[in-house]
Amino acid sequence: MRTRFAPSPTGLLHIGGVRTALFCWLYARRHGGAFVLRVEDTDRERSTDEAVRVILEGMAWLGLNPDEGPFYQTRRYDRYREVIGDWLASGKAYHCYCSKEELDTMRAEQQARGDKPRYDGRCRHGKPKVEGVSPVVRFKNPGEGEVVVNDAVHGRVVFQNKELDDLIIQRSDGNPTYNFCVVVDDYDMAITHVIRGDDHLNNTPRQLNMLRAMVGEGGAVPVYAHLPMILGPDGAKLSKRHGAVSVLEYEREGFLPEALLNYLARLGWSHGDQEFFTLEEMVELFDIEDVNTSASAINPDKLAWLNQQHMLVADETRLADMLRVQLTAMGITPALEGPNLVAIVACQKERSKTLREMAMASRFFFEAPQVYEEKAAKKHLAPEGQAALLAVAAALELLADWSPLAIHEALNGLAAAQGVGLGKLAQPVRVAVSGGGVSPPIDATLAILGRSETLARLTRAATNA
RNA sequence: GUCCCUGUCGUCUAGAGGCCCAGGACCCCACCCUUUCAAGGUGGCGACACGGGUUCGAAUCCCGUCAGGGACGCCA
Repeated sequence: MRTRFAPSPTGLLHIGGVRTALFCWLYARRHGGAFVLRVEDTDRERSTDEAVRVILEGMAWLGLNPDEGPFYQTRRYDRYREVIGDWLASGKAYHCYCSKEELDTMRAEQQARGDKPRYDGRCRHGKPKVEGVSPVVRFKNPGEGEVVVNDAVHGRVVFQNKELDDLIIQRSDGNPTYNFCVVVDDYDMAITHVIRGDDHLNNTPRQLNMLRAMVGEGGAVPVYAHLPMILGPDGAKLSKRHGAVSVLEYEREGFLPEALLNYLARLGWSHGDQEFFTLEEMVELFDIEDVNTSASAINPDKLAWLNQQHMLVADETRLADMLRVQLTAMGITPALEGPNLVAIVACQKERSKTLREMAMASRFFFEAPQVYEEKAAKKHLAPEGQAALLAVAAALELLADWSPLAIHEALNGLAAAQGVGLGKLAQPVRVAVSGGGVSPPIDATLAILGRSETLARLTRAATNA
């Protein structure tokens, strides 16, 4: 059992590609097979090193590690030439001397007639060779009969050979083309399951015809599984304008790889009513038979929700490391003797959707507020609030044990003594310490901040009118 | 234009003829909990594209219509 993920490095690896890679990977893991990574870079014009980097880095970040590869098609040209030579010699392929202009007019005429534009095979049927023109090579597609694709997700799909034409397998500059390379590679790499995007369903009959030319009658061909497309949040095809960003952008924004994977798995696949899956569960439960057939739009809110769900159960030390990265990106360098990152994670994870959000909400632990949020200050740092701050500072100064519990009891005691609710004390403190009206529970917040920093911020806010 | 694919709440989906006057999740709203914000809990809003069949019975099967997407390239 062998699957492959075969991206072309002509654009950034985005969610759609990642979902395909995930399903290939899951299927291989589930069945104890191999997952092969192959970079389809035969389009020299548009392939970039940057795109290759994103593919490799992105997959590594997600843990979608290939068992074999990456293989690069541009390094397999000798093999492609060999096959083309064989086919030319055995009459499975032929040279075509038609110029681009000639082909353009042919297509235009066909379209004007309402026909499907397709090469009419004139060079196959005795059109004389043109001197001084370097020819392309075309594959002789069967003219009759039908090609049946038994697709694992779409079921039986039938194409008529007369809808197809003799496709170019080698350009006039000698470079082989995509549909041909795919066939040679899938054959050479002994791929048993071709899992890829829906947009390739139409290519499959051509590839099947060429594959049969390779394996001969009765030879084994892979199982095909065409996944439904992923659309942007607005339902439009994924593109730069419609939600297509590099997968690495999700890392920068502070998403957990397992959350992204969980989200992507649920696009086009489901297991009853279950929404939350660990990686292990996905491997155990995933099956290509359960993949559905219709395209789906990405929903950023649901991704964010799932990310939080995964943060809630993730190892806090690991999250602390990720939080550190986010803080650093914001220009904050957490000191060893400063606020404890694990403690911050513990109280912030249930109030953050991403680690980036967590970092932004935690900035005040590292930097005293420069200004107080206007509305919050007006409400809580009025003379009455400032008096409360002084009282709290006095109580905390004497505290023997600087722990959340001790702080909690001290504040409760003070509130009881003053005959007010805890909120009357907590809110002014929150504003004094964080600069705004929102923070984790005040006891945990102060415990993390430390006594001297807490007292400094309290007195500053109390005296700063 | 031709061929192919697809069509259940706004979105992701469950549903393989009766369990469905359609279930879950995100979003939104309300309430509970509560020191803020959250998290959590409870409840609410909300869909079988349309029209014909088949059947005692259809979201599920068949046909048509409409709508969306894809392919038709010396791109992948």
